[in-house]
Amino acid sequence: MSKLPTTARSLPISLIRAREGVMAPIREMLSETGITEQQWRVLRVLKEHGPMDSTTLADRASLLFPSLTRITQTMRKKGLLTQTRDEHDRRRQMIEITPAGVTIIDDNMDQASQIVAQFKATLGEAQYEQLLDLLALLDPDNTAS
Amino acid sequence: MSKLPTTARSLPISLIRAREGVMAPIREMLSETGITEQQWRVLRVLKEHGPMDSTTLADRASLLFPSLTRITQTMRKKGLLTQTRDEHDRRRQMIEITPAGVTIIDDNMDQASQIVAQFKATLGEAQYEQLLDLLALLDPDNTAS
DNA sequence: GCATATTCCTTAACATGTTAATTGTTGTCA
DNA sequence: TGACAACAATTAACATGTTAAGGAATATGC
Repeated sequence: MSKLPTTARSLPISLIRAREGVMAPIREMLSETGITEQQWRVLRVLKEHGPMDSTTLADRASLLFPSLTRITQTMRKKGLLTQTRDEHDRRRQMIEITPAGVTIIDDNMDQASQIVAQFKATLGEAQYEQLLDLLALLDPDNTAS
Repeated sequence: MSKLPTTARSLPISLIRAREGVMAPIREMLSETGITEQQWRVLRVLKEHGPMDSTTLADRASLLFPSLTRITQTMRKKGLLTQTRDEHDRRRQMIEITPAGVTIIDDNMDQASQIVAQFKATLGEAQYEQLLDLLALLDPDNTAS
C-alpha cells in the first residue's frame, strides 16, 4: 500500500515555495519599473538571443502561448518591443526588443545580478549548480535529460 | 562588472520548468476529477492536519489569502469542505474537509503515489531527498533554514 | 490543383497570482 | 468607555495560467 508524502515534503509544494522565495526580491525590484516578472523574462530572452518568432519566444521564456499573446500586446503598447509579420510565412510573427526595452534591462542588471549572487552565497556555488542540474532532470523538454 | 546568467541557467526559470514537468502528470490525473491542482492541495492539507482556520490553511497550502477565499468558496459549493465561523473570535473561520472531499483523495491516492514514485526513480532516492533539502533552503519561511 | 490536414496565432472562459483597498471584529490604552 | 491600532477575511482590479475553440495561412497527398 503506497502512501503520499506529507505536504511539507511534497515536491510540487517545495517547488512553489522555493520559487516564491526566489521571486520575492526580484518582484520587489521590478515593482519600481512597472513591468511584471514574466515581462522581465521576455525582455531578457529577447536581448539574449535577438529577434525571434513567437513560438520560440514562448518556449524560451517558459510561457504558454495564450499568455504570450497577451503579454506581447501589453508590451508593444508600452513600447518595449515590436511585432512584425513574417513576409515569407504570414502566419509567423517576429518579435524584437526596442531600445526602451533594453534600457529597462540595463537599469536593473546590477541589482538583478546582486540578487542572484545572494542565492549563490546562500547555497554555495557547488550546491547552486547541483540544484540547477537536478531541476533540469525534472524538465521533460530538457534535451540534456 | 556583474553579469546575469543565461536564461537557460536562470534559477527562477529552472524552477518554473521543473514545476511544469512535475505538475503535468498530476494535472492529467486531476482533470478527470474536476478539481484543480490548488484544490487538490487544500484537500490534502485538510485531510493531513484536520480542521483549521483559513490563515493556517493558506500557509500550509502555499496559497495567497485572496486566492484561498475564492478557492474555498468554490469548494464549499462543490460540497468538498465546510466553513464555520469561530464563536470566540468571529473574525476567524474554521475549515473542514467533508466525506466527499476525502473520497476524492482516496480515489486518487494510488495514482498520485505512483507519480511520486516515478520522479523518485528518475532522480534516485538520495538525489530526490537532496533536492527537497536544497529547495527548503530557498524558502524564507522554512524554520529549518 | 484542390480538398484536407497542419501550423501559428488569437480569442474565450474560467481559475489563480498579486497588490491594494475595504469591511467587520477584536485588542489596547489613555 | 471610547478612539484607535491591529487582525481576519473579503473584494476589487489587473495579469497570468490553463484548456478549448476558432481563424488565417501554409503544407500535403491524391
